[in-house]
Amino acid sequence: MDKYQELLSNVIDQNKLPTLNYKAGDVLFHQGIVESKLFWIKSGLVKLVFIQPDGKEFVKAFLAENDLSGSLMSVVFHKPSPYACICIEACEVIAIPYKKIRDWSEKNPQLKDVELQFMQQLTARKEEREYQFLCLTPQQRYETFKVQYPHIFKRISQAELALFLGITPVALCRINARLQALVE
Amino acid sequence: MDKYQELLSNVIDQNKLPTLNYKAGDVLFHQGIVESKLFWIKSGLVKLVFIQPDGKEFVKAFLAENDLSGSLMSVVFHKPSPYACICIEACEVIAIPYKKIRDWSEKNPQLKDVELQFMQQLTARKEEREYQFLCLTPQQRYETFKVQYPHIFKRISQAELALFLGITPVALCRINARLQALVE
DNA sequence: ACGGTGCATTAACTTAGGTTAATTAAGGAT
DNA sequence: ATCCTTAATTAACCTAAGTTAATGCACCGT
Repeated sequence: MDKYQELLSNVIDQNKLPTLNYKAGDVLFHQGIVESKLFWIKSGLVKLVFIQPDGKEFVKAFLAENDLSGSLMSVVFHKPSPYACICIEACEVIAIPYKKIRDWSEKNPQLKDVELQFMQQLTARKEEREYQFLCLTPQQRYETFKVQYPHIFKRISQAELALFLGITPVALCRINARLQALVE
Repeated sequence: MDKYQELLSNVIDQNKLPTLNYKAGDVLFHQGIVESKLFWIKSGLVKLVFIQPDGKEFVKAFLAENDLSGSLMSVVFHKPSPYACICIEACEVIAIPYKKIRDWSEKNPQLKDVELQFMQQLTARKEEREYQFLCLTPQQRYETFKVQYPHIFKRISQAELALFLGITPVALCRINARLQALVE
């Protein structure tokens, strides 16, 4: 359990926050709504999705056990979240108002470093994704994902993965076929 | 002048940091090297670039007056920077060791909030870029850039912009031709 | 005026992803 | 066992980007 998880545990204990249960398909928070709570995933798997006016869906991220879900835009800047958070599997989740974390952080100034550190890690992950979109082909992104996140790879549909990689499910299927052809 | 710029000004005064002069083509920091200084651009324009082993170049960002350049990976995690910083125009720059900022922040705990805030803004910009790569076509990204950053658009070559958008200069030229055809 | 140099443009051809729709495969429910 | 649903695959066709190379254009220096 790292420093940030410790901080969250304290906030949860202090405020007696309950564990919530969701089932696959449930929505943790909606797109277009200001949601200033953070969601600590205790178990299960969720996706963050952009849904376009024309119905097209894009997957921003997959989050699983011990990940922290939420919308930076909402939580920090009080703007509507540009994406929704939807359960792929049944989930146990603890909802934490961001204000509680800020309050706790005021009373324990040394924890501001932990908050900063958390934000830095988040930024590092975004840097990686930015790099992949800019410099790698969809096929390379696919192969990288498979080796980097095998535990998530096993739990999502090919279609969901395609929408995360920025291509259509049909295109991902063709990539698979190409890779298969190389083996033979 | 916002809070973060104030913080930086204090660090600069305290340490009597000089203004450095670079000309177009000069390198502020190299790819593959640990560079734990931040570079405050007083005037001019720089680009952050990934250069691949095969010689292909990709532009991660353009930074201009009052922007802060540097590599998160290097500055925070002491890893080699995955990208270089190269001047597009002659620049006046102040180099600030990140350690100085941390020290200053220790002595002025209220400034940790400013640091956190800065990181949040940085993350917000990355979110926007992630969204654009995931959900927009190259043409849409081009049109968005033109209206969102006209002051930078005017100062870069079409080739550099193409490598920022994730396409080749030839492709961007064709997009222009398509847009032009629509007008007529 | 002349000959670079660097960009932007255009063309021809290749490759890969988008779109739509039909087909197959695999589970789940009754 | 049968039906229903969903996901994955395949095909056909269209569109756009990658690649390479030739051409055009404008600015610069001498």
